[in-house]
Amino acid sequence: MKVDLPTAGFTLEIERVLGRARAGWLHTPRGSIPLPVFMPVGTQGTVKAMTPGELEAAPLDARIILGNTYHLYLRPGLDIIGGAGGLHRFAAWDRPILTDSGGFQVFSLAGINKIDDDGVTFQSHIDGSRHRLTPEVSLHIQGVLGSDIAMAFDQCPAGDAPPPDQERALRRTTAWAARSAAVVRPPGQALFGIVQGGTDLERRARHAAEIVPIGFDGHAIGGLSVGEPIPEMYRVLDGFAHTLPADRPRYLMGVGTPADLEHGVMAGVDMFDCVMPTRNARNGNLFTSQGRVVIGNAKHKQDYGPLDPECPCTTCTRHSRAYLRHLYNAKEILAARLATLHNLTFYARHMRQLREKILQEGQPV
RNA sequence: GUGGAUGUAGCUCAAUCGGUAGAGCACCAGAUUGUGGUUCUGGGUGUCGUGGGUUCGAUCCCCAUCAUCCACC
Repeated sequence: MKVDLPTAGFTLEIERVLGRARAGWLHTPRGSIPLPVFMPVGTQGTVKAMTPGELEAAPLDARIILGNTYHLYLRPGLDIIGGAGGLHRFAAWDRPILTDSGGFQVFSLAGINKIDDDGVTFQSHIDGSRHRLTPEVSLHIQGVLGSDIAMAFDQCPAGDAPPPDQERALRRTTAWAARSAAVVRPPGQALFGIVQGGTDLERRARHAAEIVPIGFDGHAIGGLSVGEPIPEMYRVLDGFAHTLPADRPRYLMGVGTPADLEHGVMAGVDMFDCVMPTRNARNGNLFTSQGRVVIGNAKHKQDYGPLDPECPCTTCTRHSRAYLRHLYNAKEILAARLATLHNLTFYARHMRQLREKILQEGQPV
């Protein structure tokens, strides 16, 4: 199956399916992205600790990274990035970029914020200055950033919010989605809509029925992994992900652990992003074929073997656990770099393996 | 050599008017899900310098001793 998406230059190609799992490509003007894919998070115009060259190099070979509207708008600001000619040029990254709308950060990071039907007024977590974000402003910012995939401005309610608040967030997110879609975008920028609804499948279905007709290039599942029990998240994925249109990419926002990704893929999700591999790397928590490794643990003090004997990344082929532990305990910058390179490579390989499994065992579409 | 002070956790220091001791950091272990290089959660790891004495009981009181620091000769 190969279908052109509404935005010119974007094509979704699904080669094979295994149950609900899909393997294929998302073709964009800046390059093709194998699906399913994990997208490293580069909130502030950088995947922390990595150079663009390191992200591109095999075996990591990141095909798309994230940037964040909220952070980049507050710092360094649109004049700086716009003056550079957009985020790709500013950050020296030529491959695709997906930008989050800033909605999540406003609710999770910003200070006092007043939400009304038009948008959100919030205070910067950096200097306390007041700003206002609306669907139009968010899309304008994402337009100046020049991302390849922009996200609709949404409201992500707290997982434990009472039903009336959930419903109001759904209504706002629907209205904001339509307003986001109405903003004229730069050529070559796709737009994804976001479905909310918490862990209530009925609410999810109802909201999807409002979001899908707007005509987005892809659909995101928002509002998961925000504190709900993992089984709850899996229940929603199993009952909802596959109901999103098959001819559009499906993106699960902010998830997750390697096991979560596998579950998501099997439920029909194509794209993921999460801070976990990069943040955990900086905190000495590494993912390996033998499970998690807390590199600072005393038991690695004299372990001169590789972090993960099955991993082809430089960290594993060239360095020992003992050395990595030393770097981590000494708070050396290289510790964050080597750990991040490894965790991202682990995630990339994890997704590649899932993709291979679907391609080999699945049915053609 | 004389006088004085201080010796308590790996470090810096508390406390106990006599009932076997805590804090910060460090250390050990776990967490981190649309990123504030964070943060959070749990763990005390101790011959209270050493040896005696008094006492039902001493880290605390007494004696000796060792170490370190300060002042004086």
